[in-house]
Amino acid sequence: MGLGEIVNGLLTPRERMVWEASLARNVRDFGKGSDLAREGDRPTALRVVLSGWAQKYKQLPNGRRQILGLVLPGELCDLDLFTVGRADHSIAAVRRLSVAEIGRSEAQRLFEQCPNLSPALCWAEIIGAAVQREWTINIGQRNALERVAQLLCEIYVRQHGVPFEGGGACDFLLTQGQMAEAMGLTQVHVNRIVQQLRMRCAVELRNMRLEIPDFEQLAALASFNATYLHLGEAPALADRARMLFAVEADRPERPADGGISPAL
Amino acid sequence: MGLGEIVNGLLTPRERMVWEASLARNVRDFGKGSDLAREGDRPTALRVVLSGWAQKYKQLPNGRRQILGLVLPGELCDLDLFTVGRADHSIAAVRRLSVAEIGRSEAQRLFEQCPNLSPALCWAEIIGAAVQREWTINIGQRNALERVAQLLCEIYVRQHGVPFEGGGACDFLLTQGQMAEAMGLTQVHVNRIVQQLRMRCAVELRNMRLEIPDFEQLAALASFNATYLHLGEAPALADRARMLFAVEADRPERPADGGISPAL
DNA sequence: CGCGACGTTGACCTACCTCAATTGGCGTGG
DNA sequence: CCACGCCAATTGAGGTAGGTCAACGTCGCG
Repeated sequence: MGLGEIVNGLLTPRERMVWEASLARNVRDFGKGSDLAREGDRPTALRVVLSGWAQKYKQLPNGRRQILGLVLPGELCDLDLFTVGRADHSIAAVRRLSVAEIGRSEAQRLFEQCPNLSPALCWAEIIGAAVQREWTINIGQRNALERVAQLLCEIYVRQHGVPFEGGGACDFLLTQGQMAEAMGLTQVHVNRIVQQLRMRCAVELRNMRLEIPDFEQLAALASFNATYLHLGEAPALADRARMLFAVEADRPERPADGGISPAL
Repeated sequence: MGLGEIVNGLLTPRERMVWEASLARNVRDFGKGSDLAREGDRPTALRVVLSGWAQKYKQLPNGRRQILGLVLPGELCDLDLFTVGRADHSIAAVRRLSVAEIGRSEAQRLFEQCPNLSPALCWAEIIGAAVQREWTINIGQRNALERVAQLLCEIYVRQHGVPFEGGGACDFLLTQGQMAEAMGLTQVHVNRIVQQLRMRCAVELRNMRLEIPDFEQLAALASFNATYLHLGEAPALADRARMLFAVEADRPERPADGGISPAL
């Protein structure tokens, strides 16, 4: 299973209903490239991506832009965009995007109704920080081929988890230009790298789809190690997060995994 | 005032006493370069740097290493190193270092005794994430001169805040080699950049001290913008963080700033 | 059919890397 | 007080990964 569905897994069935009902009540759509929030804004809403991808980014005075991270369906667009006084980065739709925007007062109510919600969101933040670290090392220390391969691995795993064997396919909504902005490269150079990966039969990438015939091979090219995504640690992690919160009673009855949409 | 002292400012005087007593009871020293925690470890303690600097880092299979961030005196060494099942990065002493290590059970007790502690630590995490983002953009989009200048600005501001006018001096414990590992550059190249900065009279850097004659000038070279550090937002931010926690009553009586060590 | 967005290509360039040697400061032991 | 060794800073020469610029191709869409 991907990263997105896991937050749900940390809620009791009842909490999950409340949460999902709230999401459904607050849907909002954005066109490609339009901003959900801009650097310097006073943040007002908790946002969850429902479909499409969002990109966190930051602009330098010289016009260059760095994509800081991606928000895939089911994932939270930064808790801090909600917590902080002024947003320190922007967030925009990669392509057509639909999100749930939960205002401050409704969020407050949700937190009270769903004691497991705070820890779950906190978990999401912690994973977000881990991913951010991995991007830093990726850009800082890997060459272009490794960077791109790493990005593809991460995107795949965040959607479907690590494939047991062989490979698989998943959505991939970035243009090569956006990949370049994410990895600190040029569009031109990304293009050449992608071709190289194609020639090596490591990936097929077109029509917003990513196919990975042999995940192990690609992971090896990237020195990809999925542990930073902390897959499967969600329950333990949320338990610990709960320690930070008052929440001690009323733990979820470890909801059966049956309800969660299966991988691939 | 720097980033470090602020956590204290979020606690009531009583909480602060309890917290600082606990820190004082759990001091531990490390020699230059020795690891406080290694990637893959099962984390067991909450760590706060008391004196010296710590570096978060990650090693690639090919031997290259990226410094992901620095922990300055008074700052927390990653809440997630405490929360997560397995650490996804290592942390080591930059030079001689002394930290407080608070075990899980004592931490639990502290959280109960000090309701403002969780939000304060949560605040620290959020700032940490913002800093991580800034490093990503720094490495991804800036050239070597800007990167180094940005690092110097950040280090200064995290210790003393933005100087009102002119400049100032602060500790700077990194070697040029470590600066290189932090910024995704080479030791040799960092050296050349530092010389360039010296020639431009933008900084003086030696003997573990950093002198900035004209902060504005250096900031301009780096396109440095301190807002990502969210200085001065701590109280507001912690208020919001409190919303995530049960804590509603028992807010600190906005402790007077008098108790906090003054800047510079 | 024409336009816009994306991908692709080629020629050339440069910021930064690599390797390797040298210098200087400092602590330690004699 | 000096000699040695270590570590960090410095310098030089030469190499390359990736950037820049400028076309051109291609596909989908109004």
